[in-house]
Amino acid sequence: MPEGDLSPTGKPTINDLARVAGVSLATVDRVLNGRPGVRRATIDKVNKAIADLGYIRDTAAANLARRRVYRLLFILPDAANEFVDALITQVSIQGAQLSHQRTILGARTVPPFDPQAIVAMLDQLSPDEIDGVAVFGPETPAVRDAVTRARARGLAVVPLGAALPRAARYHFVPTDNYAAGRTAARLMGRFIDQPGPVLVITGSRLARDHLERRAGFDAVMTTDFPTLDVLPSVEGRDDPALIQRLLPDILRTVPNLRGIYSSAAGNAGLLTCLERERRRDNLVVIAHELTPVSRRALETGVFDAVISQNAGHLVRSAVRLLKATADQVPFDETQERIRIDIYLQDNMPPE
Amino acid sequence: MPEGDLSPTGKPTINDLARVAGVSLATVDRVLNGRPGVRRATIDKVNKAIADLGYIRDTAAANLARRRVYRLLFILPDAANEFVDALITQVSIQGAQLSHQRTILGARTVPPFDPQAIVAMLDQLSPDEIDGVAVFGPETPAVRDAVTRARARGLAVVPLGAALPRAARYHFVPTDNYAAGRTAARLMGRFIDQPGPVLVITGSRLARDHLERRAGFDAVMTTDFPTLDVLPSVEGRDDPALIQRLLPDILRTVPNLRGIYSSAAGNAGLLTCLERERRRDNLVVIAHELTPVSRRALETGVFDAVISQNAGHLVRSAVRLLKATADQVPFDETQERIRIDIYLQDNMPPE
DNA sequence: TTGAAAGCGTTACCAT
DNA sequence: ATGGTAACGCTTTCAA
Repeated sequence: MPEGDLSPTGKPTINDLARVAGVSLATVDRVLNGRPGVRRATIDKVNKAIADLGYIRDTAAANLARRRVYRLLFILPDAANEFVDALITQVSIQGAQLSHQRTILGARTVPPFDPQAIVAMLDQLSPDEIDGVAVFGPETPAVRDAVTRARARGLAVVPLGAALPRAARYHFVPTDNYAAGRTAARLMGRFIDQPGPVLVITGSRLARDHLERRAGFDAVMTTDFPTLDVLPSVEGRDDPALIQRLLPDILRTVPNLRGIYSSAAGNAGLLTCLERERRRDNLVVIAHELTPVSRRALETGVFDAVISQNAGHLVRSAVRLLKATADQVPFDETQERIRIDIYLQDNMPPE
Repeated sequence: MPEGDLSPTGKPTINDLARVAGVSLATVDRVLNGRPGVRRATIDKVNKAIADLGYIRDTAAANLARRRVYRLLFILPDAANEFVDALITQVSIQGAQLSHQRTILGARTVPPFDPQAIVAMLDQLSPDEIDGVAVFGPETPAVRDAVTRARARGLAVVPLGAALPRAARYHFVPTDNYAAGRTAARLMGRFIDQPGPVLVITGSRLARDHLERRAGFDAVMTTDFPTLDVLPSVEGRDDPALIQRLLPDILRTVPNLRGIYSSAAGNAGLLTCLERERRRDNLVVIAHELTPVSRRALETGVFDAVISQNAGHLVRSAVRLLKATADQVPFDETQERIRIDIYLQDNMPPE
């Protein structure tokens, strides 16, 4: 039961609030934006009107009046890594489109596997140059602290790819690496049809996301496919050349390898090596991230499945989260959940 | 090389256009919106200014001034079918959220498998009640014509779920049922480990999407898994009760069935039946759509995989397409492509 | 502590 | 055929 009449549009506006509360537009605005200089009693009157009318701010109009521009920054590792490449590409593509929607996207790279560089980068960011930052990188206490400091300074920060803490009240773009590892294991176990050893190639044995994937992989393997024997991880450091160097020896040493789980980047090396060795006698290969390299491998049948997170979705998600956080408005959780995509040669998206 | 100075904001506005072209705001607006009553020469002047300055209209401001409200309608089959239920739920959830963004979502149902009902529905829609329609239903020439008529009347129309024509210049939310069928076959073939018969349950042998799925399924089976024998489709008419009635006989008749591909709806019947029969000796079951029923089946291991299209994504996509079409602006193709999702028990999204 | 009024980029009505 | 101007819903000086 509304107190007074509403504007013809249906939705109440600040004009309705002003009228109902018996104050001016400016005062309503002050209350709405928590600006100082309003008496307690007046604040209450306005808040009552807000509640009574069920007022909801029109963000588009507010942003227009405010001439608001969202300046968002992506901090990415300077790694020659297909996934990071895809992210950078997406940031630039989407940045071009978003520039017409009062949103400026930027990307800065830091040395990979170097938390201190991220800390330094974060610490030099000021809220009057940047509104929000998406950070893709390893989680360390130092990074976590830098994130906290940045937030305290008024920056919106969202960790990307779940390499950062997933404390409940933080906004972040989540990835469940444990589940990704489990998924890889399930496919591996079901695709392989005889007992034998399985190889896992990881990036760094210290990187949290890699550890999580491995843990998930092992859990399923142990429980559901006990006849398969998972070997200790080989560290490929996301480096195609290194992987290409290491692999031949392993293939020679392990006689009847049944499967390879490439849980990190550097798939080009793996692919080259497998193509050269022509070891496609039932060897099941499962890798991560849908990139030009892995697409080709899926097409030719060298890879059997690819577990992937969509870089485009990740970037869009981060942008929405950053904006929502900057505006202090809630967002749709379910939309921001990043799926664990499974690609076979038959369901790859075109292009 | 810009002709004159731009406004302080960076992006040119209609004020800049007016100044550069030497005309009034009103005239610029007329040209921009293709309204009559402007001399050829004047139009050209304005267009030149637009090109020179690289002007791009601020949709938010335009919508504000215009008090634009998008009234979008979803036409869905009145089928007791999990996927349609999910769509209806999504329309209502997203409708609630979008109501604060000048967007009204509605849904109307028509009898299932009844093209004529869709035609009737479409034909009675007027552009002064509705701006856009998303149609989920069978493709027939009559429907196609009704869509054409609706478009001619000025309505934005997007076919949902690719049951409608995918002519290149139409905007539509695409689904590749053929690829979905292939994907199901690939998983089926790799999951099954001994030769034998495979059953396909379809909805209607006439529905185009079901036919496409079956075609894709057969293609992969024939080529890559010749030791598996795909039986003729059983028509379940998306009806759990019917499926539950039909299945026991079949299971009895076909001695060592290796797999079941449930390519349509009505999974509840399949599940009940399988649970009752306890026929879980290596029977591989692959179904469509992630619903409460299929989630449970995945968790308990009765289903081995589910091929799904995300209803939330589908609805969001349709809304974006409808708005873009109504506004006659381009949209991001890649974002609107609906993936063929594969879910195993390990990578189901929470909830 | 409060209000009036101008302005954000665009549209739309009323003149001319 | 063209221009002036109020208005959309909100923010932001500047005065009072």
